[in-house]
Amino acid sequence: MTTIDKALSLLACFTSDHPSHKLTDLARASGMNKAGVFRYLSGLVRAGVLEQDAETRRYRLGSEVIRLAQVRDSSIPVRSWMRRLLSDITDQTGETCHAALTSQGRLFTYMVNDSPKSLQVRISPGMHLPYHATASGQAFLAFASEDFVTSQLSEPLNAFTSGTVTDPAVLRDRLRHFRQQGFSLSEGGVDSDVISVATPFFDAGAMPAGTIAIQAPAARMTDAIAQTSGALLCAVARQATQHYGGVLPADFPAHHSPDPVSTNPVSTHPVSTNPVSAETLSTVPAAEHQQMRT
Amino acid sequence: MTTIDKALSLLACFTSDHPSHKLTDLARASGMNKAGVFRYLSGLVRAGVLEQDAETRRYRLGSEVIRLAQVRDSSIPVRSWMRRLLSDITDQTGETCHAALTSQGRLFTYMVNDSPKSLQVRISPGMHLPYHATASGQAFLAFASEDFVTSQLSEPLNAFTSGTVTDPAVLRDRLRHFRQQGFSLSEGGVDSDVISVATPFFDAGAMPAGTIAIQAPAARMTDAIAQTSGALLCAVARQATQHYGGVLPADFPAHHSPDPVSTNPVSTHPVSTNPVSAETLSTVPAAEHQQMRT
DNA sequence: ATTATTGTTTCATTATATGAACTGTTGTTT
DNA sequence: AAACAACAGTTCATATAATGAAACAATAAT
Repeated sequence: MTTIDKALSLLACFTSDHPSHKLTDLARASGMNKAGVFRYLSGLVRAGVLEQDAETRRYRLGSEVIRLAQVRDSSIPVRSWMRRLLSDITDQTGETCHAALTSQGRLFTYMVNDSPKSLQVRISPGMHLPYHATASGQAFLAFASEDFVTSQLSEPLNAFTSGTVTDPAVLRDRLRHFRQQGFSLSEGGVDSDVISVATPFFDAGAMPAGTIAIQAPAARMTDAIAQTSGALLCAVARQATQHYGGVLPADFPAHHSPDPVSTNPVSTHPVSTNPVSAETLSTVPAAEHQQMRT
Repeated sequence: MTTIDKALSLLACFTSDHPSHKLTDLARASGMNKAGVFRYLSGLVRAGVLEQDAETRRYRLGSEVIRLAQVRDSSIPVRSWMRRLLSDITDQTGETCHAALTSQGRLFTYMVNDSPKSLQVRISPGMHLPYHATASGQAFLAFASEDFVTSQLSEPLNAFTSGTVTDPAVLRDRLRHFRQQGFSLSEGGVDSDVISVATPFFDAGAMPAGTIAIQAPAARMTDAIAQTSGALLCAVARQATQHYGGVLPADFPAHHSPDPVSTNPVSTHPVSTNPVSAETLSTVPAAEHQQMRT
């Protein structure tokens, strides 16, 4: 493990739940020597990646990370099209939806679009999403590599509610089914009385890069609505993948009109107000930034 | 210079003008050994801070920086209130405005609010703003430390247009005046036919943390409008400073109604639709994160 | 077909990271 | 008020990781 690895591993400790840290705590948490951690932190502060509170001496993320995120978004402008896709979803379903991105093997919420309804599911950006307990996580796993699934399912699987599925075998069954239908469905995995539906979008290596999900109070999410929501998400994920410069896995289900099971309140028709046609897509500047190594 | 410093110094090369880099170029630009740069980049990739394009082998910023920016914004939520302040400014002036933040001694655009008018000044987030040639930069310098001003004015001062002021003595005079009036004014410093007005907001050490600026086509920005815009910006900067958990420098001009020099199209009245009162301010969670070391 | 350029690896040398113990400060307990 | 505890930051001899010139392999240019 190089010095750089050790220094940068500290960044993983900064989460929306714990956005600032004391030196001693970081040393304890990382299992590294206090003097070393101090030197690493000083380096990160010098680079502007961290800042230190002048009176509490606590460390928090610095404004350089804001600049970097801005630069990243100027080369891969996820922000703008994701906003449009999410607002289309909320327009058509009336429910809260969000996008999540993967970083360092973990999934975190990236953007949220709140339902206009008074009873809405609240969620905030930057939060960590456990794979096993969320629709997003399960949608991600359903299309992730076998190795990754195995490593995730061998971690301890916390139960957040009585409805959380913690049996790896049961989860694997579900993942198989989710992959086949193209979207996941999770009832009360983290909060009881919340049902959510999610589907991944893909990078240039046909690996999941993130997810898009709809979350609704259980009372509003009937089976039929869940199905049409899932179909909607598949269509949106298709667009997101295109914008992202990615490719769909071969077995990603084709978008078909949902079964005529009921008169459905979710439009089955054009997902975006600017539907993405083959021509439109080719103009998306998806150049330069393609698949990544791992 | 530690290894961490060398590795992290590479991040400064990633800008919105150059969002991705080849190994060899980075080695040349940084003056460091190619093998070393390679090792640094690998470390940054392992941490998710950078990604490497699978086919072009170029390095670009990774999704971890997005997560980090999100976390930073969850502890210092600049985004939400800044958006409100900027949209208030555009509502009242009809012109494009933007906010810039400082990071590592450089100023970069953070958020832009476009004018609804058809002839508008276009600007994009994440761009570097030279101190000497922009209203934002000059507003920042006007309230920066003497040392910082000296170091900046001893850098080579590029002329972007014939109107760019490149004489340090002249600039110093202007900065004095800008500090006294609370805002800067720059005509055609970067683009001819663009006039902009800017003012800084402050951190807990009463040092400028960023700026807020209005930019308009020269034809629309009369002297009188510039003056009222400046007064408006001072009032907004006051609020921004409060939200940021900062304090104003002692000599920051009090907000007063602009001189009755003309009937002015810019409202002199409440700047925000939710004017910030003393009570409101105390509820802003400006705790924990106060002044930083440098 | 040949040459140039670039990303990546190697390895002996040397500089840098390391960490246990120490210092100084702040805030809390007795 | 004295003693104590918690913590940020520093020191220095030692061990370990960084270093960089050169080699290598793969691709692009001529």
